[in-house]
Amino acid sequence: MKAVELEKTYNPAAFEDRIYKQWVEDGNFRPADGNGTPFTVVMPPPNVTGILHMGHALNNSLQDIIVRYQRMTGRPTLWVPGTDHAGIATQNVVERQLAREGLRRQDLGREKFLERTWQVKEHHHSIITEQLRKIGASCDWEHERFTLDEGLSKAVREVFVTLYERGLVYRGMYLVNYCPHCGTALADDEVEHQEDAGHLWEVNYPFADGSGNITVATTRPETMFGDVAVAVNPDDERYKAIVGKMVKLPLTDREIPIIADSFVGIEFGTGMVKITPAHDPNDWECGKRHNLTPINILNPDGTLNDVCPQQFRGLPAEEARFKVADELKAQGYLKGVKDYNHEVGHCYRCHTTVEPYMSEQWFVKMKPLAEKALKAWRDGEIRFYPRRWENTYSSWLENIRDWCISRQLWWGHRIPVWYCGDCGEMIVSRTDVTVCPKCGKSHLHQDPDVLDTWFSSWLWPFSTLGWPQQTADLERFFPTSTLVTGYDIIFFWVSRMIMAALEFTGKVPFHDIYITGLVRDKLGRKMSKSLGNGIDPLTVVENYGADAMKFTLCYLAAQGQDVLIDMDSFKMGSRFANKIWNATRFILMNLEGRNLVEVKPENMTDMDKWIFHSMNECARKVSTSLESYRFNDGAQAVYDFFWNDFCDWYVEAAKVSLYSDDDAEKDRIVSLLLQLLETSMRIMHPFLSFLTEEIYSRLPNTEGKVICAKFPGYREDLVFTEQAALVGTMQEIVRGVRNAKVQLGIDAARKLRITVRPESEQLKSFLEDHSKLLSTFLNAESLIIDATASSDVTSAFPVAGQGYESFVFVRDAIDVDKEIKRLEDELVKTRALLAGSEKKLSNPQFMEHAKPEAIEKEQSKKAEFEEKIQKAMSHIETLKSF
RNA sequence: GGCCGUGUAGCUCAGUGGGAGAGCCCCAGUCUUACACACUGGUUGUCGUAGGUUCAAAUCCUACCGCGGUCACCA
Repeated sequence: MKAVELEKTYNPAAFEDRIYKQWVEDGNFRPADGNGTPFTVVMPPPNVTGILHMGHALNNSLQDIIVRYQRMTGRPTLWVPGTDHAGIATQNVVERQLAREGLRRQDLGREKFLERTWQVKEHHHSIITEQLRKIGASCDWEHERFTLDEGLSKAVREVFVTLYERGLVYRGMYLVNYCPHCGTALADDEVEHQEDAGHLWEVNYPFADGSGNITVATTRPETMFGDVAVAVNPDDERYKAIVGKMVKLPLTDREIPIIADSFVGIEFGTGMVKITPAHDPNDWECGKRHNLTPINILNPDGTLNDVCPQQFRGLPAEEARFKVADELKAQGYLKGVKDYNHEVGHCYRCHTTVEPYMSEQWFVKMKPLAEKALKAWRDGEIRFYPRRWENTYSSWLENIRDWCISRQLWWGHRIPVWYCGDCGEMIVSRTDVTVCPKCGKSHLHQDPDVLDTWFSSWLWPFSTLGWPQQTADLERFFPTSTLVTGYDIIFFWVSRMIMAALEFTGKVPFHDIYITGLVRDKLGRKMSKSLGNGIDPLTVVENYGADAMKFTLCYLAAQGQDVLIDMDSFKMGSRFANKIWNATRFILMNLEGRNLVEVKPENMTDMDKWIFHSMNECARKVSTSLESYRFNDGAQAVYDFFWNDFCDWYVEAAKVSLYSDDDAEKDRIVSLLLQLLETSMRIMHPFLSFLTEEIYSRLPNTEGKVICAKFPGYREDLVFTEQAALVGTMQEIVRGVRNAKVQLGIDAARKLRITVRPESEQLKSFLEDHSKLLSTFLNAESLIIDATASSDVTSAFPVAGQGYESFVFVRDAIDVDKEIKRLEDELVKTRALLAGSEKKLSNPQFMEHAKPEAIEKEQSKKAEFEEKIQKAMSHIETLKSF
């Protein structure tokens, strides 16, 4: 056979791009034909606001691993990629760009602004897709979608109109969360509460009849111009008498009533609350209960409007706060002020303080949708990994609130509602409307607002497959199989997808939900731009290769755990990839002049059987790990098998054959090595995709690509438990001798005479069969296997183990005193263990309750300790006689 | 404040009822004709604290402490 050499060093950059291109050209990411149960994953669409970070790399690496694994089991597999238009976020990016040019979006106008936003989208989209290619994502690009593309826009309109028809979408004037910076309403979930340092001002409101005053406490004095009442608790004895009286609102001419409402805490502050329905959610509810008309005091940009006194108009709320306080003080209304920390809502996109703001918005009535989603979960149709996220899911759904879906933005799905300028008719329509169906006139204007981004992404699992049309894809690939995503969007996205799918397709959108951890730095901090602790996935790929990145992330992705990494973490995967490369290189180097032969089980040594057994177990572990989303277990299984078993023992053992003069044996071992290598590549392909593909193409015993190859199933005929145990014992013997030599301070290179005394016939014949191998591993000058060898051989150092004893002839090269000391230390330890064991066995409770196996084990342990003590004592004697 | 998670070797973490593990780090030795991104051997632990259940607890239960997350309208 011709030798096919591998380049001397593992250099992923030399082949990763080429291989990816080839996969795409050959259509390897397309779902296979055939009628196996399809496996489908939809990629959580990254926002087109930026480029992929480490979190995306983790997420997509894990998806890639299960997708490749499932593809190799023969299921038609589809991984749908795509991107999200990310309304607020993308619009913010473009507005920031404009600001640098001294422009506002209004200067461009809606159309020009959108053109520009599309350019930004295209730019980021091309970077993102390039990144996904670089990391090796085996998604089907022919199925790529964008949340704002034509098909998905149709789906959005269909859903909006249908929900409207079902009475689940409504419009109304409500107090919503409003971000003055983004200029739009936000959903409740889009508000992040964080504690801010503020003040609690105590303000005197005089009675209208001049009979003194009351004191209210507030964190926001500037909203007083919107006050419509002052509330006290009806059970508050202090204030019972004044309920119904009028007070004069300072700095204004208005008078407002004192009302009683049980939401007021008697203990807090002064027990009196100013009621400002237009600017506080509690007050809004309170105002409704008491039929009070809200007074809005803010402009949409967060500045005080014309309702307020002249001097405060146009000031931002926060600035006005202190000005109002100053004025109150100047006029003698301010009783006191305290520092006070309290929770304040912030925009999740720009972190500006959110204002409760009264405006007309569109909402989705969520309760009916949530009930279906809860039922599907209770019926076991969906399952979270790890399970605990199900609590998060269910408690959110149980306490769900209506969803504000209109956004005062330009970038997004325009709300499909038109208003007639002549007759005032409102038309909700799946298609564009140009003529009013009521009055026949054409003075129509479409609602200027767009829909919340999540209103398109909640349809992702079915809209990407063609819904609302009943396409072949939808028929075949929906419901999808698994969703892989982060816990930060369980509410935003996961729950809503389940609700939408149930409402519109009657099915759950996916069955398994794997929730990944967050990627953090080694100090446990989130990676962020502001901290500058982020790691760019592309830099990792450049430094270590995509396989090293994927393998490392997988190895660290324990279910339910965050992944803490720094750049050096990826050395782990890199070293492993390098090891695989070099092992392959070694095997390929030994092909020159060899013939491949078929090695039947009867021609296999116990060593051969052991490695096949181990590989078989490895394949099984990978299968069970990946099917239960225990990614780290899978990665560890291939790492341990390939490095510890295959390289460290089997390939080392094979050298005995390779360096012999026996051509038949050489052919045999090379054939086995290639066979093992071929199967290993298939087992490892999901984790190290580029490397295994490259190696697969170089092996003389392969056809086609590993990406399309069959994942090795578990084979009963490769179970060799006895052989595995024998090899295990041999490894122990070897380690024992090596260890003894080091402890005795003997140079590893020094060859010594060694005798091994096996205690069973089976072990004896195994060792005899592998005596040359054992001798090599032991680096022995000579090796004798003798079942009758005795422990009192003068000048031999004994090493005992389960079922055997080794004697190392060390007299010439040891420090006797040091060794005696070591043995005596060991004696102390062993005696302690024996004492523990004896205590257990003499405990009647233990003897009565413990499982028979446990007792048996304890007894054999005790015997072992006793034997060990005997031996140690006799060794000490032996050494003392030297 | 509620709920959830977490606390195991110097670091990052596996392990979840029967003799404490991996990788990195560290120490000693080895450039042994695939790999120094390697090989060989070694050190390191009141398994957060205190109780409890059990013949047996890192593992199950309770409380507490630390850290993290998440939800919550207290002006």
